[in-house]
Amino acid sequence: MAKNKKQKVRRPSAETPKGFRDYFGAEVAERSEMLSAITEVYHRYGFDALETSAVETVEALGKFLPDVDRPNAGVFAWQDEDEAWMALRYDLTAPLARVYAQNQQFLPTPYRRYAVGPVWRNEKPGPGRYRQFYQCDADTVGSASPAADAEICAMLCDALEAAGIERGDYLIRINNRKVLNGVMEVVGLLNPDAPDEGEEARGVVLRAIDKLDRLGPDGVRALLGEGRKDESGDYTKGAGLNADQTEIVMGFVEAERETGAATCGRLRELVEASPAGLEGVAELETIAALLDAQGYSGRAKIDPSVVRGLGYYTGPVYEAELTFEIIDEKGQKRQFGSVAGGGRYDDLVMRFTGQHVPGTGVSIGLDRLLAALREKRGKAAEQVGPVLVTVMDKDRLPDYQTMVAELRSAGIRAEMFLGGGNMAKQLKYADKRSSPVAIIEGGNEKDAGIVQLKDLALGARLAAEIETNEQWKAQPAQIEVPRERLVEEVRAMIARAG
RNA sequence: GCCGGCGUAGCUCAGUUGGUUAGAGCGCUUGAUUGUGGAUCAAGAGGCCCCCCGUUCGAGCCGGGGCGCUGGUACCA
Repeated sequence: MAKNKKQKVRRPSAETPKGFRDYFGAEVAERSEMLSAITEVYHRYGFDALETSAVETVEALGKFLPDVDRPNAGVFAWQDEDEAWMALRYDLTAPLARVYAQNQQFLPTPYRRYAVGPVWRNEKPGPGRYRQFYQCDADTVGSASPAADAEICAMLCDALEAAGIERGDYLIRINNRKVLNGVMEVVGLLNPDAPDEGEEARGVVLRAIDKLDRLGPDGVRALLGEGRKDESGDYTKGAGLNADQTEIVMGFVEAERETGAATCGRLRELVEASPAGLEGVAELETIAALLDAQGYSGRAKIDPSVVRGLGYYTGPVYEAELTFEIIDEKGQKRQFGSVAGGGRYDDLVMRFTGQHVPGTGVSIGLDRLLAALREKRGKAAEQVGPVLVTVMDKDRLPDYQTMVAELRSAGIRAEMFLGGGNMAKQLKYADKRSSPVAIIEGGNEKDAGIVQLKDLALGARLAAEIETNEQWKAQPAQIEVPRERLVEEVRAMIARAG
């Protein structure tokens, strides 16, 4: 009786793990092209490549210990055999800090390096947000000069243009955390003599400012004061500022003027009471002057609403935003938003060495940038597949493979059919692969010293105009050529199709 | 975390007031065509109807709970 009751095996479901994705041919090529365009710019600016391991010790990554602070928050981590905690890197900056601290004696100071690769974050994925994504970073470690920040901004402009974003389609917005801190002082949220007090409230204020473009001034006001309830019914607690304080912060956020100089002038008024704030304004002026001198003034501007999360930034911060509109899946116009960001962090290496080492750098989110470009220029041109040499006589594989070899050494992408099946099946395969040409050499052709070249691209075009099977069979998209002229004729046919 | 929507074939989805053996399109396999891609036609393979409990003579459908996916929001080094 066990016979007729088929034993059901639970089959594994073939799916990409949640938050991850697979990249197929064209996407892989597209990304690696973009990567090399960007790194070429980084290299030209004098930055050295650095490739570090994907795995770091949790200790080196710092702060985000699993099970301790927040279980399962952020990093993919596991315990090694010796019980040491390991984790996949969540960005490229923390590994840089580790490498710099570790190799300080061998590395030049300032050390300029770029790094590219995937990073992993163990958090809830959203639309367009994955748990593995590619970053492309450049940092200067060991220089406190605003010139280092200005250089990064200029380089970011060049990198975006090399990646295919046209001038005018992006904008670098620059701010300075010192100015923000100056405002905090003025509002009374920061006491320079006790910098640790009120950190939480300042965090709430920073996050509120960061949401200006999405929520608008009124939403930010609500978050600075009592709090805000959004459409989904979720309530976000505010910073609890009073009306006067709120207006001071909003005055800062909206301090942007026609020119950089005017904006700096306005900021100077706002943070007059704070020496740190004034220092920040002076840095912004220096950066603006340096960018101007290099001819970047139209592509970068000072914008007091830039915050860059909270995190470790201590000085200038910058963000690259795309300014063109795209039509999303719902048919609505929207801005694409930020594709890169960075800033100055002065304390990253201190964790390792106890020394104060300033650094500044930028990170480009490659996946977002790729998505933006795809939206902008529409669907990528269809990829052309390899020339297919069909197999007519199973015992003449060497003949077919010789043709393939000839084509390949002439630089033409080609392959012999390796599956099983008749001619119809082989041509279907060629069709699916977008092969431009199929080559047929049966016994008759062999004896006559010729081969058939089938122009698949032309045939596909003709198919659109054809009604009946007879017409289809009669279509002229196939020619006979002498065997010894194979390479030339295939090349010519591909050229006609393109 | 919080709020909402949805779970039926590989994919996109139908499925009547609860009623026999659960359907379609696409995709896949085979054939009409033993040497020619499209279109057409025919046949075939492929289902824990998310899971558990309950109601019922009877549940894909009704009730409760769970899980998963998804949209928004929060967090994001």
